[in-house]
Amino acid sequence: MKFPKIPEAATNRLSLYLRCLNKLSQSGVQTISSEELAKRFNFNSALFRKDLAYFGEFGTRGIGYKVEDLKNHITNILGLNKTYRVCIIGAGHLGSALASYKGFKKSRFSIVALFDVDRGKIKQKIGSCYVYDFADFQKIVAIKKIDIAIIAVPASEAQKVLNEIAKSGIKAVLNFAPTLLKPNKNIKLKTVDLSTHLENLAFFLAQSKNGNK
Amino acid sequence: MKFPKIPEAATNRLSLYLRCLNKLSQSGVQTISSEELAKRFNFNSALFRKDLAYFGEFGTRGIGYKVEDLKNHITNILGLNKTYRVCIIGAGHLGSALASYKGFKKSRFSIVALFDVDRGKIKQKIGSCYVYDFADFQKIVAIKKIDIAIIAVPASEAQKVLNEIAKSGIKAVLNFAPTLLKPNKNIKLKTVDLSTHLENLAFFLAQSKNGNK
DNA sequence: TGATGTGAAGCGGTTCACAGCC
DNA sequence: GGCTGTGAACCGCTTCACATCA
Repeated sequence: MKFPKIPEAATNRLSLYLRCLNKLSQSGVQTISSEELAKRFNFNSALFRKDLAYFGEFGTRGIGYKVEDLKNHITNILGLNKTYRVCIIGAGHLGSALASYKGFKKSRFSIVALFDVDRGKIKQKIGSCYVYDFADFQKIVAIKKIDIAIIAVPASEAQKVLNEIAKSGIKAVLNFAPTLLKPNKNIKLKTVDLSTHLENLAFFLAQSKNGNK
Repeated sequence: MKFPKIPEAATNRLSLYLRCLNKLSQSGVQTISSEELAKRFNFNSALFRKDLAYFGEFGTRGIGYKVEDLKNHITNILGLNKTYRVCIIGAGHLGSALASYKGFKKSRFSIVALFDVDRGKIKQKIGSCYVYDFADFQKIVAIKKIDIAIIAVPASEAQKVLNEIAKSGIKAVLNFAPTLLKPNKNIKLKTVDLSTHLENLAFFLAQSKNGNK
C-alpha cells in the first residue's frame, strides 16, 4: 500500500464517515451513493470520493458504495481493526474523567493505566483503572505495551511529561495541557486546547455584539 | 471597527500569542519583534503580522511591538476584557471534570451552572457549582445571564440539548458529544471530538507500521 | 538602519465538470 | 442512465519580498 501525503482533514472526515456507516449498517442500509452520504455532512460529494481515492477504489460506478464493505475498508484504513492501549498521565479531574469516559468503552481504545505523582492518588483505582507512580512510567509502559499517551497534567508539567513519553518509545500523544510543546519528529502530537476554543467563542460573541455578522 | 472575514486559524493564533505575551509581560520583557515572537511558535513572522493586520496597526517600524500594549490590544480583540458566564449540560464524568477544572479559574470564563436530568445528581454541588434540573434550563439561563453553553451529554441526547440551547438565545456552544449536530446559523458551534482525535492517532500508528513516514 | 505592513506569488485543499465504467 | 474517479479550475491561507516609515 502506498500513502502519498494525506491531509489530516481527510482522515478526520474518514472517522466521521465511519461513524455514519456504522449507523447505516445497523439500520440495514445496503448501498449508498457519495451524494447521499455527503449530504448528511453538508460536504461536497467529490470531497468524499477524493478522501477515499487516497486509499483505493471502493465504489461501483452507476451504483454507489456497499455500506458493509466500505465500513470495513475505512476501519482498516484508520487502523481500527486492532485495540489500542492507552495511558493517561495526570489523575486530576480531567484525567479521571477520561479514564471513566464511557465513550471509550465501546471503541477500540482501552485505558490501561493512569499516572500521577501525588502519593494520595497513587494506588487508587479510578474507573476500572489503577493509578501508578509516574516515577515508574518507563517500566509500566513496557509491561503494559502502551501505544498512546494522553497528557492531562497542568501546563507547567506538560513538557517534562512529553520528554518522558518520548523516552518510552510511545509514538502518539493527545495533549490537553494548554501550552506549547516542543515538536518531536518521532511523535505524532495532537493538542486539544480548551482555553483557545473558549476564547474563540468569546471572540465570536464580542464580534457579533459589535454589529458584525 | 470593521471586520472583514477573518480565518478562524488566525483568531486561534491570537489566543496563543496572548498567552505568550502574558508570560513575556510577567518576565518584564518590554518589546518584541514579530520575528522573535513567531520563532517561539515556529510560525512565519509575516503570518503574525498579517494576523494582527486584520485588526489594525499595533507595531512600530524599526522597533517591534510593546508587549504590554499588544497584550491589551489582543485581549480586547478577543473580547477577553469581560467575564463570560458558562454553563455545562451533563454532570457526568466529563461535565463534572470541566466544572472543577482549575484552568478556568484564572481565565475569563466562569462556570455558573451545571444541568442534568438525573434526579440523583440534581441539587448536588460539584466543584463550586450547583446542578440544576435540565427541565429548568430556560429559566436558569435567563436568571444567570449565561453566555456560553458546554454540551457534555451522550451523543444520543446532544441534538435535543442543542435545540434547547438555541431556544434560550445562547449564541456560543462548545460540544463534546461525538455526533453531528445540525448547524444553526444563529449559533457559533465548536465541537471537540475526542474519538476522532484518537482515531487520527490510530491512523498515524497504523500508517507508520506499514513502513511509511 | 531595522522592523513593520502589505501586494503578489505560492501552495494545498476543495469544488467543478466530465470521462470512464457498471 | 447513473454514479464513480479524477484532471483542471478555484479559492483561501501562508509565505515571500519589498516599499514604508520610525
